[in-house]
Amino acid sequence: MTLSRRGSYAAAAAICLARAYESGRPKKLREVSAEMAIPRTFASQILGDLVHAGIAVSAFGRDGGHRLARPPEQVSVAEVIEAAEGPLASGRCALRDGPCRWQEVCPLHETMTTATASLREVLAATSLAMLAARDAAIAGGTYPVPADSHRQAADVADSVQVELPLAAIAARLSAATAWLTAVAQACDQGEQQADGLPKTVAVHLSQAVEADGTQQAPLVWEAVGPGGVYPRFQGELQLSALDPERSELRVRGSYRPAPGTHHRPPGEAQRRRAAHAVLRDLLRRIAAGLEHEHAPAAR
Amino acid sequence: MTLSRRGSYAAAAAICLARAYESGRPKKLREVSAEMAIPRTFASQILGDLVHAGIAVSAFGRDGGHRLARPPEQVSVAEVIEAAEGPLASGRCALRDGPCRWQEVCPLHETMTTATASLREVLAATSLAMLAARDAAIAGGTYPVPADSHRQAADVADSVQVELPLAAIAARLSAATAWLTAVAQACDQGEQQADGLPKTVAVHLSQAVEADGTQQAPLVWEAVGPGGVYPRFQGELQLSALDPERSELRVRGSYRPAPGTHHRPPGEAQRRRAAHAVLRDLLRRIAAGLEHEHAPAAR
DNA sequence: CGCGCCTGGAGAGCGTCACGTTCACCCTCG
DNA sequence: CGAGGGTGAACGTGACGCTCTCCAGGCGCG
Ligand code: FES
Ligand code: FES
Repeated sequence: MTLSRRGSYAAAAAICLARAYESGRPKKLREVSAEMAIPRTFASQILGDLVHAGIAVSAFGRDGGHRLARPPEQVSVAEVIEAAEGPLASGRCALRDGPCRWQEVCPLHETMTTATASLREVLAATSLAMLAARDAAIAGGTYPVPADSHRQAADVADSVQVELPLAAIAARLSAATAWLTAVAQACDQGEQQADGLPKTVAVHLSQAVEADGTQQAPLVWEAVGPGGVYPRFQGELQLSALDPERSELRVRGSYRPAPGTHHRPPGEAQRRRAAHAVLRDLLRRIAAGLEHEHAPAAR
Repeated sequence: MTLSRRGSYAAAAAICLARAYESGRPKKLREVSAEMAIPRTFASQILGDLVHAGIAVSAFGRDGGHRLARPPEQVSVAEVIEAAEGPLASGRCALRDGPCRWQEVCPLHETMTTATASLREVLAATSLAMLAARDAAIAGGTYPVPADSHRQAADVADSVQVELPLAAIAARLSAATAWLTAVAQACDQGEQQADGLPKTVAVHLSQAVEADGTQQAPLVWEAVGPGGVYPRFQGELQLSALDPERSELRVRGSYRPAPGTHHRPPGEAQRRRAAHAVLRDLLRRIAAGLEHEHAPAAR
């Protein structure tokens, strides 16, 4: 699920309109374009989409411009994105050609419908007002994550050895987002005995680049919960060969423990120890998973 | 979230391999291509993606072919789709250019991360084994939906008048998936006092086509729950002008009540009555929503 | 032991279409 | 009537879907 340029511009423009809604005056096209870094002529198109969808209204003339048709609390992100990118639930079958007909559904239908519905449920639960509030919080430096990330974050590094040739690991990791997510989620649950907040774990492992024998890829591992974004780890994962049959997996970066486990902010040393423990756990799980998975293939 | 051709082929090929996994023998490229209607040379690329991702293994020679690397129970749909289409969680910022950096997150980040994570959670919860089972059930005619749809479905039609010009309604409906979903969900909750099963509601409203003054669009409204797919309504929504200021909204199609509300399958007359009641509810909610929303804009 | 057949693998190449962008036109009010 | 401002159509580009061609690994047969 990656937003096209059109969709991201629409979101930006909508935020811009939401900010100006209180004033009651329409926002001019060029203002939106300038504030949000959208090409002028393209911005007109984007705002046109919003108008067509009934999200915004436009006016000609000297005091013309665009304005939200409803208060920002009543406009969901899903609406905005759909206005620009077309319906999220396309109604087209994912497996065959043509529309979904329930007389002859494909095996993917149930999963796909649930997946898209669950996607748009999240998007529909966020209003433009929340977005604008977050935007203001970020600008003012009071958004939860960046404020805490300096205070509580701890730089850590750790490594683990894997009894597999480098090529096998690299191949596995290059398309292992699904599996990494599961591993990270397991770590997450192991760590937070104290807080039972429901969280959604997401892992981004970018494409690896090779530098003198060492594969290196940026890794972001984060959890999102009701209280906001809790970034957990950002850094890089390095992979190098020890000998033809063994490799070393090294992780280095910044880790921030989950809030809620300690009532008082722990001391520096304690944080480092906690961060190290979780990171070690993550690495060991990855190594175990790799070796376990390749065992049957190597028989 | 619409699957590209590459992704749908990958899913089809994976199902095909899953079917053949029990036999223990590799499936030849041409067999996969023929059974799943994938162009031969392109199928090679698709299967290559699966091999690279560690989902399948390939063998040369007389008894060569492709085979799943793991039992189908351990392969998730998310893996398959990501193998073909690249990571679902791109790690790129939805609002600006470049990757997501937590030092300076955009206001959309939290929502987007949750949305993509929630999407892939659903996709990761479905295994190839389930897909293959569903495929077999569909082929054998024992898949829940098609089997029941003939027995319990009731053809119904209803209409409602809206105090708005046709153009206004058409414009609103053309990009109203988000809002329609909410309306349908409200109907759903109103109906099922008896069963508290968690369901995900999805509404597909396709593009309207005009035929002598009447806009007409296929409409599918369905709910997905733990027991499988429960299609609820499939038919079409018609929109015609009564006079310049009033329009008629007409729905006609086939409706199937939610299972669980009645312990015994109700009689034909009773089903028709129930279907009619729900449909009327849906139409009235739509009309109310339309008039309410356009009231402030028309002041 | 080596040749030939049967299998998949890799890359270049090409047509198509949607997306991003730009331009010229039209509307409203002072 | 002209300056400000929004609207729609036209255009170029790049990514995707697909095909073609040549290459490489395994197995059996002579
Ligand atoms: S029938 Fe295939 S996705 Fe709906
Ligand atoms: S920072 Fe914008 S989506 Fe992550």
